[in-house]
Amino acid sequence: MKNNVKITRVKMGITQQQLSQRIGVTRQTIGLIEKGEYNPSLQLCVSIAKELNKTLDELFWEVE
Amino acid sequence: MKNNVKITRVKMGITQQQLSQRIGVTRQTIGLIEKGEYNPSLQLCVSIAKELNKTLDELFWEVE
DNA sequence: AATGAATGTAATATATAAATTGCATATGTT
DNA sequence: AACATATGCAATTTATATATTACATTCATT
Repeated sequence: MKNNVKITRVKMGITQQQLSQRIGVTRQTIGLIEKGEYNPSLQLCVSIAKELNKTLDELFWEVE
Repeated sequence: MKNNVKITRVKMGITQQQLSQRIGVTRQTIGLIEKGEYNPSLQLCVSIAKELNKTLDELFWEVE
């Protein structure tokens, strides 16, 4: 599940730690999602998108 | 997790059974997702969207 | 060189998505 | 009325997302 989470988060200037805390998951979960070897739940995807000011499509739709 | 799956599927004229078979999940899983009391995985959301010729945002982003 | 912050990663435990089976109901068709 | 199709729903099982804990590595800073 490749996605644009990492590039978006870095551009925003926040750490995995900060993003995970704002969303309410662990840093490891964010790390695994960014790595792309993960199949997160829809709710989590929505939480990430809102925190990064993006939509689902921008982060997760037909990436690469 | 309210969404537009049911209305889109019905408009398309296919049954839960047909959609589930094309995607490779059970009819019950589709039923629960349509009901909105479910938190499906990203992969499954993508599969549904492609089968219904929609994007993630159209089916799952800020519905209602 | 030493320290701390950010990240990668791995093992195990827990929560929950999804499968499986089964039955009920509603609706249409013969 | 009998039958078939589509859907709702509930109980149990299985697979996997996520938490927890822990340690290693990289890089910037002092």
